[in-house]
Amino acid sequence: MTVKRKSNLSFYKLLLLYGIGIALLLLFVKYLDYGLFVRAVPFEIYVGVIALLFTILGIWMGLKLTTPKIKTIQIPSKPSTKFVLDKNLQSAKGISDREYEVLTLIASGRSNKEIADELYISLSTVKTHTSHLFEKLDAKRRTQVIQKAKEAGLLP
Amino acid sequence: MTVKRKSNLSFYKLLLLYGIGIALLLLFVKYLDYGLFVRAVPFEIYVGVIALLFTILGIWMGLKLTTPKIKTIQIPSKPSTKFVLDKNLQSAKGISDREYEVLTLIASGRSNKEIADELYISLSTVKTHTSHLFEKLDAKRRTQVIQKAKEAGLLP
DNA sequence: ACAGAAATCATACTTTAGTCTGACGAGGAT
DNA sequence: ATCCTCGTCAGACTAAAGTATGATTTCTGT
Repeated sequence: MTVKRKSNLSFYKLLLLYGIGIALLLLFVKYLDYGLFVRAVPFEIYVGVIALLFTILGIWMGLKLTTPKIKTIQIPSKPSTKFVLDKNLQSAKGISDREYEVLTLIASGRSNKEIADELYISLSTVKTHTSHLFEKLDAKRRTQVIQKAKEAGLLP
Repeated sequence: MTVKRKSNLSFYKLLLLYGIGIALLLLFVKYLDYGLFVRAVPFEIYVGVIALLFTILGIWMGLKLTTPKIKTIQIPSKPSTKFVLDKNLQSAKGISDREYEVLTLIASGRSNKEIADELYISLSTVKTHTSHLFEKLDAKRRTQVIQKAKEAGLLP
């Protein structure tokens, strides 16, 4: 969630311009005051025009000050889709449940020792499982087994 | 890319309110007109107050109309989009180009020897690069470096 | 009951992977 | 000119990973 606020004109510059604008307008009004315009037009319309004018000015200022304020909210599209293993794929490769369990742990970056501790089995058992995985997925290294498993759709 | 514009008040409702506001103001002015206020205060100040008032109103309207403009951008994460490396991410981690090259090859399942042959560099150089990668990505194994790199968006 | 698959473990061994230290040249930045 | 990063390499060592073989148990299906 990022909020960018890039204003071409600084706030104080705008204020200054606004002040000058009002001054000019007052001068203009003063000028009209000595003409025939003011009296020829109903007072209400006069006020209405000024109001409208400054409302527009206000809107413009408001936009100038805040338009580039855009909230960009990143909505993750795919990560929401939780990966579910296709059991058919698994059995097609002849991978057992326990082996698949080890596979996921390998892909998570764990060492054989860590996997052993996590599954409450011995290091040699983990090695056996990984060896079987290498055969079944035709890999020579654990990094390669990760690659191949993903290609085969066995891992997200 | 969707742009939602959720405004508590609809545009037309606002216009209506604005009209009513102006009408009330004119009535008020008319009322003052028959009092002593108008003549007691210089005309310029009178105009100025109205201008200021409506400028503020305008700003308020401008904000009301545009503040809730929220861009919800669906960032395509994994699927169709071809992965392109964000150089900023890379340099943020302090990973050099050569190191990143090695990183991709590690993720592809290659051994250090294979990487060395592919890049025409020695095995020790590859080991040096991988060691640096481990530091920079806070990993202890090549499998973990793959994981972390993907989490960081450095790899597809 | 028995074959076979799955899961477990061990031991011994080879091969990678990873660490540490130190070194050197090229090129960019100050 | 000199500092620093990058890329390169080497040697020696430790730690994992992977291989090979064999063994035990449990569960399933016939």
